[in-house]
This record gives sequence, C-alpha cells and structure tokens, in this order.
Amino acid sequence: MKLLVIDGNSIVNRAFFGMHPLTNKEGFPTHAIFGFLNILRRMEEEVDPDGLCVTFDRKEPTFRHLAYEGYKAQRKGMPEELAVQMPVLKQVLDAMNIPRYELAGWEADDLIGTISRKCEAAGWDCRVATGDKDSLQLVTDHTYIELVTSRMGKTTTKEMDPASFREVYGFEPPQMVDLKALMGDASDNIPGVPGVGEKTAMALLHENGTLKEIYDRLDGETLNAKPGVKKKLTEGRESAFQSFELCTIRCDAPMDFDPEETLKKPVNAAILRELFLELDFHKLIAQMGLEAAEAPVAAECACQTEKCTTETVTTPDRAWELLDLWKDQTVSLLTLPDLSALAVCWGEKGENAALVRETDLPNYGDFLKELLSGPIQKLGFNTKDVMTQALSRGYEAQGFDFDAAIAAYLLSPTDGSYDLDKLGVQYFGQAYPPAKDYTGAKAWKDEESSAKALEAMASHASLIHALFQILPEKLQELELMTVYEQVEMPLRAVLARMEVAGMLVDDKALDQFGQMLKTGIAALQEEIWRLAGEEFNLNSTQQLGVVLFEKLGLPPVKKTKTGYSTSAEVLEKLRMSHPIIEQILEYRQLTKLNSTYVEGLSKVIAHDGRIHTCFQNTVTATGRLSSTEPNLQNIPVRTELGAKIREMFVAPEGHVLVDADYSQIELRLLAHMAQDERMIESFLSGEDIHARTASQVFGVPVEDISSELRRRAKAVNFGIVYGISGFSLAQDIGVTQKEAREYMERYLATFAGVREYMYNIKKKGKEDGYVATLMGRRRWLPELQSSNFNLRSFGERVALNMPIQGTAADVMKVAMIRVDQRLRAEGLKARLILQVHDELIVECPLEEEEQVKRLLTEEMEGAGTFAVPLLTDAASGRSWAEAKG
DNA sequence: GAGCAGCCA
DNA sequence: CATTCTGGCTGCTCG
Repeated sequence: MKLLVIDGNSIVNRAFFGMHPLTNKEGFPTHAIFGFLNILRRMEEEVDPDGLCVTFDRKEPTFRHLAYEGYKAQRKGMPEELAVQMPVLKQVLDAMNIPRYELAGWEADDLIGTISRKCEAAGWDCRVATGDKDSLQLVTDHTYIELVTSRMGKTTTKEMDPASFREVYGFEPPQMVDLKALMGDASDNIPGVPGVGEKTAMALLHENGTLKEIYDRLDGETLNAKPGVKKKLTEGRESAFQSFELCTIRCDAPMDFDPEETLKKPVNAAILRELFLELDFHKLIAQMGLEAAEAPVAAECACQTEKCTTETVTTPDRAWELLDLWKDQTVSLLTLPDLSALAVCWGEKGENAALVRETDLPNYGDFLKELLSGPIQKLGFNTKDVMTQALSRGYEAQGFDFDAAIAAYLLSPTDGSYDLDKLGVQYFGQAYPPAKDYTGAKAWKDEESSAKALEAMASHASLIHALFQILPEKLQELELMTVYEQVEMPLRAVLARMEVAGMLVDDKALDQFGQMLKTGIAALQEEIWRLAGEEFNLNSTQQLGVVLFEKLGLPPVKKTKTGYSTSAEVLEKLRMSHPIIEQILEYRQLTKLNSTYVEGLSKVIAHDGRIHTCFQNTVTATGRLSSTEPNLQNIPVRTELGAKIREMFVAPEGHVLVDADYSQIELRLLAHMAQDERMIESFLSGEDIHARTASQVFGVPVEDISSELRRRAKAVNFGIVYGISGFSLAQDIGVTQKEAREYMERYLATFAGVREYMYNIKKKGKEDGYVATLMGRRRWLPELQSSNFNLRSFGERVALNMPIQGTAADVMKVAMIRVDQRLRAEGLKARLILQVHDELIVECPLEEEEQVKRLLTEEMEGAGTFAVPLLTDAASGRSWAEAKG
C-alpha cells in the first residue's frame, strides 16, 4: 500500500507564485486553488497511491518559535490574495473527501514526518509531494520525496529516493539536518555557524559525517580544518546546535494517524460541483464527471461494499446449471472484446460472480451461444460489440436491455471514454481496478496477471449491476430515455449487422492504383530534390520548412508552434513563387492517397475480401457515429484522383450498390428549428437553396445569380451552422473581413428567425447549462459560463451547432433503424453496409435495385416530420464512385 | 505521445 | 485585447 501526502502550504505557494493570476467572474482570485488541484491530480496520476492526505501549517506559533524567538522572524505572512483562497481550498478538499491534517503548535513538516513514520510502521510506503527541500531529510527506503518545482508556469516533479538523493548530495538524507545546522538558512532566519557557507559545510560533512562528530573532533583536537574554520565553529557552537534542533523535522507530533483513514473515498459530487461552479472551474467539472451531479448517490455496489462470492467455472455441468439458474433473473455480463473470457454477476446486488474462460471450460462456445442468444436477460457494456462478435459466430445476441456505456454516453457525451473503472468513481465514488487489467496487452500474460484480470472483470460486472440501479433513472430525469430507447438501443443491432456485412474491395485494382501512385511519387521526389538542390525527407515538415524558407528564401506566410507552416493553404499562396511548390502539393496528394488509403485500406481487407469497419456509438459530442479501423467515413471524393479510391469499393457479381444521401439536411433542420419563415419558404419552393439564399441576401433575381455569388451564399449557409465569425468567412471565400461581416449581417437581416434562434439558443444554453437536439440528446456546455473569451466563444459556437448536427444525426439513426427493419421485413437480400453521416449505402442483388432505391428514399425521408420536407438523392452503380450519382 | 498535415460530412 | 468554423480518424516525424 502507498500513501501520498501533500505538503499543503508548500504546494499552494508554488501554485500561487508559479502561475498566472486567475479570478472567477466576481474577481475572486482562484489560481492558487486551481494550481493546487492540478498538481494534486498530476501527482495522483504519477504516484498512483492507495491513500491520499494533505497537511497544513497553522497560524499559531510553533514550538520552534517558542524555543527561538528569531525563528522565521522576518518571514512575511501570505499575501492577502492567497490567504483568501485557503479556506475555499480546504472546503474543496473536504468535498473531495481527502483528509487534511493540521495541528496548533506544529508545522506541516512535522506532521508529514510523523505520518511518514507511522506509515512505515504500518507497512505502507509513503510519498511526500512538496516544494521544500528541507523535507529531503525524511527520505528512507519506504519514504520518497516528490520534489515539485515550478518555472515559467510549468511545474515539474522529481522523485527523490535514497539513491537519487545520494547522487545529488553525496551523503545520506538525515545529514540534511547537519548541513543546514552548519550553513543556516537565511529565509527561515536560522543562523547556523556564522561564516560557514555551503562549501565549507559540505567538506566538513563529507569528512566527519555529522555535526556531533565535527564538534567531538573539534573538542578532541582531531578535526581536520583550517584554523579560521575551527575558530568559527568554536564561536558558533551554541548557534549550530540550536539550528540543528530547529531544522530537525519531528516525527513524534501528538496526532492519531492510521494510514487506513486516508484510503480513497467517494467525492461529494454535489458539493464539489457547487464549489467548482463558484470558482469557474468548468473544465474540472467536466474532467471529473460532475456535470450531472445533483445529489449524492444512494445505490451501492456489491463488490466494493461487501464481499462478492466469486467462482471460476470449469466444468460443463456447472456451466449449464448456472445457465438454468440465470433464466429467471437479470444478470450483468462483461466480456472481453473477443469474447474469450467473461464475467457474469447475479443476485440482488450482483453479489455472485461467475468467471468463465474459453481455455478453462470445455464446450465454451456452446455455453457462450446459449448465454448470448438464449432467453437470459442481460445487462451489458458496449453491447453493440458483443452483438457483432455473436453475429460473426453465426448467431444473434439478444436480451441485452441495458448498456451502461451507452447510458453513460448519453448522460455526458463529451467524457471521451467510458471505462468502467471511471464510471465507478464518477457514479459511486469508489475505486475499481483499471479496465487495462483485463484489456491491456499484458493482462493475460501469466497466471498471476490472469487472476488479476478475472478479479477485475468480476468487480466490473458487478458495477454494471449497480449502474443499472441508477442510470435509467438519470436518463429519465434528463429526458434522455427517448433517445436511449428509441434510437441508441435499437441501432446497436443494425450497426452490428453492418459491421459484419462489410464492404467489398477490388484489391487488385487498389494494388494497381498504388503502383501507379508509387511511380508518380518517386518521380516527384526526384524532381523536388533536384529543384531543392539537396536530398531530404519530404515527409518532414521541419526539413521542408528549412528548404523552402531558408534555403530557397521563400516568404514564410504562417508559423506554427514549432516552426514554419507548410500546410496546403500556405503552399497555395506560394504557388507562383517557385516551381517546387506545385510539385510538393502534388507529392503530398499522392503520398496521402497511397499511405492512408491504398496501403491503409489494403492492410484491413479481411479474408472475405471485404472491409469491416467498426462504428463507434459512444464517441462524438453531437450524437454522430464515427468509424475506425478503418475510417470509412473519410474516403476521398473531392479531387478526381482521390475519387478513384471510391471506384475500388464495389458490389459483388450480380449485385449493385445503392447510395442515398440527404440533401442539405442540416440547413433544413435549421429552418425548422429556427422557424424561419423565409428559409422555410425557400426550401418549400424547391429551388436551388444556395442560389435562392444569394438572391435573398444580395437582392438579385435568382436567374441573375452568378456562380461566384452562389458560392459565397453557400459558404455563408455552411458557416452559419458552425457559428462562423467574419474572419473565417472572409478566409473561406476570399473577401475582406468587412465584406464578410456585411454578408453575415445581410444574411441575418434576411433570415430574422435564424438570428433570433442563434440568440435564443445561446441564452438557453447558458441558463440550462446544456443544449439539446429535438429528440432530447444533450450536450453540457459549462464553457458558456466561462470568463475566458475564447472558451466562451467556443461554447457559443457549439451551442449553435450541436442541436443542428445532433438532430441530423438522430434523424439518420432513426432512418437506419427503419431501413434495416424494412429490408428484413420485406425479405430482401439487400443489406445496409455503410453510413457516412448524411449518406447510406446498401448492397443488393441487381433485381432488388429499384425496390431498394424506393425503400431507402421513403424511409430516409420519412424518418422525421419538420416544417420543411426531408429530401434525398438516390443512385446506384457497380462501385461507390458510380453509385454516388 | 504531441504536433502537423490532410481526408470526410 | 486577441482570436477567429462544427464534428471526426489516420499517417508521419521527432523528441
């Protein structure tokens, strides 16, 4: 076991003086608290302790002051700005349930010394985070000092164990006291031996070991030192020994301390959230998952609060006995991604756990099939992946009526990941073994780690049980049940079928295309090297920057954090300045296509000749899906050469791909949500929306709109949905900022409903703390409360965009469920194989082509009813390129 | 692993 | 006053 002790005063001082000042919106200074929490969180991550506590000094005089009136005499009290933060910091620590220790008459150092020795006595290791080098005297084999230093706003820590201490100082940790007794310490007003500085002190210590020995030898006239030094020592004797007393950290402070009491406990999320809101620590609220915290959680988790009964199932008899037992109850199930091991929990609180491994149980496959596809009601986690695995084994998983990952995602879609250990802390304030214990690369490498992995799986499975007790209620409260039940849950099976179906690739053609690219790349590289006059790594932006902007002397248009920018945007501006630029742009295009698409895709073609992407349904902040391994949602289309990649995605013999996409779905939803009469009318008229916008905004008849005006209107239309600024619009369409602002102003004057919507949604977002889609999917927006302009502006853009992008995502998901349902109901062989945000692709036999086109159009257009119709374009062909129409 | 670059809706 | 348009994923270099 390991304890992390934070030297409160020392760290808060580092934070206060080492950081740029910060206040909340009322002007109350907050950066000492902010910095302290950052350091605390970082130390916790680095040290990974079992227990955690903080010590503080008190303002009362200590025994040192009483013993020596000069002690720390000239030291000033803390600045007012820092002093006012101390009580709030202590409130925060209390809300985090981190024990803090302070004792009148004693310094924090002494408490740390005492705590460290009591820790060691209890068999614990101790880590002390402090900025104070005096503490180094405490270093032992079981107590290390995490020395925190801050410079230029950056804090770094160095771990000092006995070895590293010796390396730095050349003597043993306790000798720190002797050193300081000799040298003194001006800042603490400790005199030491007047006239003896660091060099002399070090030399004396190296030769004699301790202060006591030095004086013993001085008295016995065996001390090896210059006469001057001996004189100073003789005169400074009393001062030296007094300093020795003052500098010695006491390890016997009168305090009751048991390391057990520092074991991590649940944070009081509700109080902590209040405090953080008050302090404007919105990012911390998000990082610690406190957005939805309202009241302390009542439910508890069996495996953490009481002993789980865990068994390992190794015989078919017992396995089938359990299957029979589970028929009448709801069990929670946690599987490895490849289903090669699983944990099942059952009982009132999930207090019984069964662990099953493919390697341990004969007929594991049959057991798994019965468990997944049989009548047992299951609570799961990432159940779409389980469904995919089941399908690829030839049967359908069913009875998964709860998915803790999806529930947690809907409750807070910006958390990034939903590992069960994280959810345990977030919702129960309890520490769980990390998910890495069973998903990590080395999790099953030997018996010991396997045992650990199984144990972790059992406790996580019981956590799913506990989450089932509270998350549905929260979904209900936050009006997320509709999206959960009507969209996300039924969508899982659709996605699983799509993943298993995959998309056929013409690997021969892909390979040929790659050969062609490689030839082109080699030629371009030679030519670029020739033009540059040297050979260099073209893929290195750094080397390229040197060649372009130093050797060839081209003007560096833009800089990045690390040097010159060589982005396409910059190169485009330099096109006319040097023939090399053209070649580099060409080279970039070819290498991108070859490495990301030709080689990237070739790597993931499965044995069936198809590519099976993985759709992520708990990733995006807006409710969209994402696609990985590979990402099939970013296959090139804009350039002629890039679009060739789409020719490689094909239908099998006798089949065809049908592609349908929504036409301007986001703008249509904006028209609906803003209830903007003019925009609604524009869509109802059925004319080209961008030309129509141009006509309305620029006051020119539609038939007189030039392609340039249309292009600009289109950019404004897109920009509005993203919450664009004049600057970016100007960049986008190549006009001055002034003109861009004029366009926006005219646009908003024309579409007054949109202007009002933009204002209202930001206001509502700020009041409610979140924005939502028409179906109720939410995104929390603490950024809207920020006093930081950039952060707040970001929040405002998101407030505008999320309801639109998110509603479009909801509509598409509903469409997918409907399409899948109808394809199956009508007994067609056609199957959905891909979704690209506003586009669906179905693979079907030739004879179903027309029927599928109609079906797709009907189900997509009928997926929602709004003030304007949803329209789709559908086309078909032998390849994706052809089907795109 | 961070930063850059570039692909998509 | 600076800062500047939403949401994603992958490949490459470099420390």
